[in-house]
Amino acid sequence: MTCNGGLARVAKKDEKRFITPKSEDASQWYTDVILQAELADYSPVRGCQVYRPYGFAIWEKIKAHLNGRIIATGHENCYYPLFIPKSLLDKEAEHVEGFAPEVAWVTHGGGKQLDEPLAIRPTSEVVIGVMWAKWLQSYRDLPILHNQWANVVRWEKATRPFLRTLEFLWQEGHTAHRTEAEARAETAKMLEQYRRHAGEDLALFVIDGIKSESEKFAGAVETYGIEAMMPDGKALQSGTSHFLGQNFAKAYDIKYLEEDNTEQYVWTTSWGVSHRIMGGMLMAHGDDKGLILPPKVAPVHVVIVPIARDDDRPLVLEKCQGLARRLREVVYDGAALSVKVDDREEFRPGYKFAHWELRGVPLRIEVGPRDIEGSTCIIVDRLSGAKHELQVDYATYELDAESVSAKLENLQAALYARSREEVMGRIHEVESYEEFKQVIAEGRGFALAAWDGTAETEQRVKEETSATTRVIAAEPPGHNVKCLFSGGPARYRAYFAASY
RNA sequence: CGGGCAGUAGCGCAGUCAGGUUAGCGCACCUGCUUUGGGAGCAGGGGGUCGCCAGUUCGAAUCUGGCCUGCCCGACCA
Repeated sequence: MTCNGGLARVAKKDEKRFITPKSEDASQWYTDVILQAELADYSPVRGCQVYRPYGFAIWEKIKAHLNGRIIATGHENCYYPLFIPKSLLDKEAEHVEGFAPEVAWVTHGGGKQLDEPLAIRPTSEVVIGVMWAKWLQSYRDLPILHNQWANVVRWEKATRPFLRTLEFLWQEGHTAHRTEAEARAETAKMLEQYRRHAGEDLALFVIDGIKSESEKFAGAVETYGIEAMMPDGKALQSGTSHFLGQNFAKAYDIKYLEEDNTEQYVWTTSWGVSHRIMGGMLMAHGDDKGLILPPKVAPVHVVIVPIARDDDRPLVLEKCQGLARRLREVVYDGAALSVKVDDREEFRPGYKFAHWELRGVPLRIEVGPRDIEGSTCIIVDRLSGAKHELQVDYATYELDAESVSAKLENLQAALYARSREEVMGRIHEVESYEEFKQVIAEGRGFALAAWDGTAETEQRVKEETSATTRVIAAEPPGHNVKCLFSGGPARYRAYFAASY
């Protein structure tokens, strides 16, 4: 083997160890990063995924933030069962029709065929409604404000980790109210919580609004949603909030006695965010090196990489551990900073840098003999990659802790600002169908278009361009504005996009 | 669910067209030594019922059929 041949081979082998650059192929990048950062893996069953510890840790951080918002808005957590008897599922016609193709059934148990098949919940309106009908008596029992964290199953045809899986983890809120106005207010309130969760916790700028008739939840009167925008120009429905009217109340007999001694049906809502939003967050923020996690949902905030030869090793490790202990006293986002010292002996520093960059850890600190000598360390943020010096007194571990938490806050803010800019830049107000087609075909993102609001137009646009309405803009079109597609009077301005 | 591509060690691949000794290579892994501020080097070593099931054949990773799984595109989809 010649020297040159050897070098060429090294370069080639190294390529294999890196993930596909996001700039080159965002779709392949997504798959690579999820597997290689050990977030998740495929299971023996098609379309199902295993959450590995690091991936699950991210999900648990997301859950903690969203759960906090749900509890703070007055809801109580509980848990309803996985199975729904077929006869109960069948009661709300539109609901069952909407879900029929994707329901998984249990037909056998205890070694025998069951008298009645059990659906594995695709969502829990039914089983929850049945229980409420049993419990609810008086207007004094209202409102009911329940939430559960659960797994659900929908037999999807095409699956991708996090974005669409047969079994997925989510949160589903279900509420019952005395009045229509109160239920509508609840629907709006939770949509707003979702928007803020996406923006403030996940640093994802989303657009929100009401869904078209054809895009709404089966069984709902109205569905509202938040939509994120992915780097390939496809929209990702990241959370939905449904005003269910009295549809489920009537189908499942959810009634109570009013003040005036009359029996009344309740008004219900439901709203959900699934692990899909985690997939969206990963895809939106990452770069060619791997993930970039918003600090608020990063399982590790700071990784400390010791740089040492054999002689220096004990001293350097001791100083790293001391620094880690000090940093763990720093409060960030209401809790102790999560700090990891990568003291593995078998890897060199460069390998560790790449390892933690792939995993999206927001801050890295490097400590070597030179730093200890000079009472300093190197601190690097994952977004800019810029190296800065931070003063440390290695006798007392005195340091400017504020500047560390400030770096995390800045990173969180910078990610959101970047997301906002990215999404805003991908909203194209189009004036003609030609322009509309271009925006969609070129994967440029949302086309905001005047639309007559009919299902026929929507269907035709979908067939011709593959774009669907994502949400309807709050601001209506001006007077005499024509529908881009039919030429008739425009009723709405809608965000259209290809979607996941 | 349709069209295309793929499945050989943990990962990436060669070998398959033209069936024939112990199925190779790189990375990763284990041991030792030397290294350590951007993915270390050398030496030694372990690991594979060639996706699964049938069939053809004296003989199948290789040929035939079926199935499963993944990826891309479409359809479907809260």
